[in-house]
Amino acid sequence: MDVKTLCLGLLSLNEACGYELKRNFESRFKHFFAAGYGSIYPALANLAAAGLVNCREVPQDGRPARKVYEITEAGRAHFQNALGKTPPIHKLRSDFLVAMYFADQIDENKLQLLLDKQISEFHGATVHIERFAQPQSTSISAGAQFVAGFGKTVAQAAASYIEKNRHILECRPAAKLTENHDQIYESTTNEERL
Amino acid sequence: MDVKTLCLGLLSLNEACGYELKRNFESRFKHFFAAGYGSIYPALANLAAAGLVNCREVPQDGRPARKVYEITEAGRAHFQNALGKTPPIHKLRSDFLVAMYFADQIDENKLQLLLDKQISEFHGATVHIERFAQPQSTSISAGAQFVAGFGKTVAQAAASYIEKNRHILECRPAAKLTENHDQIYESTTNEERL
DNA sequence: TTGATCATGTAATGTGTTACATGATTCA
DNA sequence: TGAATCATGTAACACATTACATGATCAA
Repeated sequence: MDVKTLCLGLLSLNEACGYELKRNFESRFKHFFAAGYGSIYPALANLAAAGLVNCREVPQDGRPARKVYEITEAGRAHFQNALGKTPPIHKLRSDFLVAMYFADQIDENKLQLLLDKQISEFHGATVHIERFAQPQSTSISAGAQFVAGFGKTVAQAAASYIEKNRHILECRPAAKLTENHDQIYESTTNEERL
Repeated sequence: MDVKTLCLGLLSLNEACGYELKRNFESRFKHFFAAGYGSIYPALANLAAAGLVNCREVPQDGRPARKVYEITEAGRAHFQNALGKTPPIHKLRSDFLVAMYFADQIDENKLQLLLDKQISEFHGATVHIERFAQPQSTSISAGAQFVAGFGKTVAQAAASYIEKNRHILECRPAAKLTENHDQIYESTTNEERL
């Protein structure tokens, strides 16, 4: 699934201009699909060229004209087809977990900062999701509700896990950092001890 | 954090050849950092050219010689520096959640298949992590333990969430699919109803 | 007067994915 | 006989990130 397809999906719900789509990515998809102008605008041009959306310009004063994109029937069919075909990849890439894996090579203060920061980011994500998916606000779709709940649940589980288990990393056995090479070498020659 | 840096990190724990690194990515990092040969081999060549690792060839019969890479002191310093600097980005990209967001445009049987598949993938991930991070096996590092626990916790939370909330998506209000265009258009002209 | 919001986009760069290419050995 | 494992890599392609470029309005 690429940005192009997701733009088409958003346009299947409502016509919009690039700027609005960007805001939707930031509010509704922030926790599981990122996209910037650099991929959204080319995607829209591409969709228009393929006849999957129509574009109509709405002049404004003081600003560039809005280019409002509306999905075509071909676009709608294309999107539903793409939804059915795509293998549902769910992929995490986490520099945070990489850093934690190598926690014993990180300075102790730095490590605590990283942990604190990550916890507050998960809390922030929870708050963000709550703000954009309040059930009482303008009748939210079932899909949006499900996805928001998923994001909240996972973020809370993650934050809670870190809070409860950070001690594993923090009480370390006489940490050896860059200064003392000999001991590091000796302690890592062991096979299969990754 | 790129594949190059992570390779360097693995080599900071043990010397290894590209093939072994790939296996490590698949076993230990599978749930939060993917990499294939197409990025690992070039990364190793790059690291060697930069003097961050040394390479020694070990001939074998019947197979190409193993190229065993060993980290240098410069490499070790470089890695610890990278660990300290990198902002700890934790990023999810999920086609599965995209599909769920648009669940009402998916055929009902297909939807259930997707949900079932995703649940079993989370279960599979849990099993996978357990296999590679048994505390009783060869003294696992604190970092590895923490990361494995994180992966397990999150995967279980995710699977459990889907099981408990799939009904939100499945009991749908008289689903309209591609066949009936008029009604779809009428029901989505509403502003802000993403 | 500073920064945020609205609104468009391009260009260079970086990075990863996928498919291809080779080939012996071992296990079922 | 066929598939998996070990072991190396390259090349084409797709894709996204980042920085750049422009510029008016409005609220603090």
